[in-house]
Amino acid sequence: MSASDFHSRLLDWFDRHGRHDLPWQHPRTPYRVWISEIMLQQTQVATVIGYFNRFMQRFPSLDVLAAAPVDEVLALWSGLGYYARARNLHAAAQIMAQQGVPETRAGWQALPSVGPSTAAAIMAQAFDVPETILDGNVKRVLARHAGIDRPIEQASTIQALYEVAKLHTPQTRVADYTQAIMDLGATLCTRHSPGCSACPVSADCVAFASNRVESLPVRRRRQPVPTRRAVFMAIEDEAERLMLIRRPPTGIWGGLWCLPEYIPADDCVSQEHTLDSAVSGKQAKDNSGQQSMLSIHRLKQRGPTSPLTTFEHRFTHYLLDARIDHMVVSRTSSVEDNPDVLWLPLIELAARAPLLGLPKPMSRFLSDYPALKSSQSSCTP
DNA sequence: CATGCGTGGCT
DNA sequence: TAGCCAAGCAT
Repeated sequence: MSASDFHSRLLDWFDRHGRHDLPWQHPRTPYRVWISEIMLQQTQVATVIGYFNRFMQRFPSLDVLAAAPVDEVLALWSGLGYYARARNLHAAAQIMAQQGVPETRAGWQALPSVGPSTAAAIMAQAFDVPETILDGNVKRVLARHAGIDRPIEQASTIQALYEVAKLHTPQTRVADYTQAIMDLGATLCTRHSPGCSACPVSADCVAFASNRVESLPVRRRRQPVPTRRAVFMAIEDEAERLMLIRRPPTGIWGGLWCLPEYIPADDCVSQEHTLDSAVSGKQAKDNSGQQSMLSIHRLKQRGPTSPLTTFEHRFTHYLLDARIDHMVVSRTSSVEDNPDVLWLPLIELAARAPLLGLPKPMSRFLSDYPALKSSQSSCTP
């Protein structure tokens, strides 16, 4: 059994057992492959499918996407995470609408949020040219098959895996081969309980022969995640409108609508007590969101607030332990007519929330808010 | 080279 | 359940 028929066995398996009904495969155009690859970064297929179909319904072509407001893109991305992808996707659409769609790997990689892996995947999938991908699936498959047991995060390990991946990449049927090796990783060569008995390349798999399938690939241990605490304010005016602010374009939940975060104005604010490390320990920047927070501080000093609810939210890199306080105010000029401030009438909440770019905890809160408010008022003497 | 960046599903 | 993981990229 030679290394050269790795791709033949894989393609035979793909024809019979691979996934041939993913929405971005029909039709497999550069635009659709590009959108799918961006959505699939660090995100599983099952999660992406619904987002992809809704996205295509609203933005069926590059020109439609390029002409749309970025807020609509963020609204359709809500809940998918890594929101810089959505803003970069929109920016890249506008670049391509002007300059045309790239037809080389380097051309794709010049676009924002398109890195080496995504550029190679687009070239292979959409253009069927020999480019070698090395995503999480391929790393796992090849680390096992080649018996590579150094930590998979190391640059030297990734280089070794890339060399192996390049040797296996065929000159024909590259699109199918690329889908095949990802399908093998996603459906058979899984992290837990892999289906080696059905695997087309188990015969020369080093990990299988040495009984190390479950222990490969090797990863470095992660540091335990820290906890951060934050206080958000549910601020309502006398006309029953709820205040939302647009977060700054960088940092956590960048560009999304969010309840204003209460940040104590004194200078002993630790990072542990803010949502976004980019804000902590610094003076409020000259940005509307921060300006509103300063106003909120004054409002909070004046007006009575009451705790409304708490929530926990687990990110990859920290645990957010948050409280939401409630406050009713008279509208002040300092928060009027600001494009990054939105006063959302509660009567329109259900209709308009789906049209806003909202992070998951805020989306959940807006759904719960009417019930939370009524239960709070019924408990207040 | 390390860190920041979301969320859901798995064991 | 508390971590671990999933079609990475930007800085």
